[in-house]
Amino acid sequence: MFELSNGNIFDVNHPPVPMERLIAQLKALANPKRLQMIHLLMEGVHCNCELGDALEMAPNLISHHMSILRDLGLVEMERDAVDARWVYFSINEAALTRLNQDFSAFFAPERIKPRRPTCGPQGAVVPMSEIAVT
Amino acid sequence: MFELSNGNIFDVNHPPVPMERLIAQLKALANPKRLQMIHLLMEGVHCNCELGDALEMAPNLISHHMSILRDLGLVEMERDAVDARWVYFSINEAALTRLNQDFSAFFAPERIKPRRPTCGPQGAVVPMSEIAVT
DNA sequence: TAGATAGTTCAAACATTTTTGAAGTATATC
DNA sequence: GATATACTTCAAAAATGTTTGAACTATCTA
Repeated sequence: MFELSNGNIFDVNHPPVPMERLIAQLKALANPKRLQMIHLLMEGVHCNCELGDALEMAPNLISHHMSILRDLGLVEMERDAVDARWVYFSINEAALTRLNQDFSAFFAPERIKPRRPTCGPQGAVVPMSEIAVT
Repeated sequence: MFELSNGNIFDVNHPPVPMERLIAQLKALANPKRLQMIHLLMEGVHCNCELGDALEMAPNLISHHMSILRDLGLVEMERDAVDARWVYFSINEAALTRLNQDFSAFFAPERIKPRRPTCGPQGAVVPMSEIAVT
């Protein structure tokens, strides 16, 4: 166990964040359309049709991508109180904050440990750039 | 144009980070095996065979995933100076830092703007939880 | 109550990624 | 010089993800 400069506890063999949750989050984000949707929702609440207009996508596709982001908890859905056919999508700030925490806990540069090749001839290592190009 | 509480400049319609770069990074990270590889490299330098042993993967698969992370700039490769058949992989700290910057610039909770449904009957909005379940 | 509206669900088509297995490269050892 | 080692490259198979198009639900309006 180690204590990092940022105060996090770090255990060798165990990542600082549950892998499953991080993977689920990254997979949901690793899509251009969903990233654009998130960008739009950061700007303010949008209904299905607004997102579809902005991104030139059919309403069923919007629904599909929103359900992926909703499963993640990152997006929330509300119905219009006057006309319940309309739904409004928005970002869940708490989920977004946790996403940022998970990401930076795993990818924190402070976690990088000094070189330690435990395999091979253990010889001195020379950067690729110093090797002649054939 | 806006200035956010964190000092970043933010322009409506334009994300705070190039979308292509962010997508490329997220796609490369959204894979359980590559995430585990990154985790191992955070712990220290590893050669191809060490990664293969740890993750129970064939060497050609390690090569393949490493090339994806190398294309991203996130992983660097060196050859052993004594026996050049061995290669060592490590994390590029500068790239990791930029990754963190890109991520938090895009997903910063401060970017969330107040609700503004520009579509639909503009009626009062009621949370899903208050709607009777059928 | 009939028709329109806003959105969701489903299954199949399509596209992209990942894995597999074989062949190839470069270096080192016998 | 022949063989072994450490790794890479390639092409095809398998697995996943995305889009399409049609059918469906719920709500509102005339």
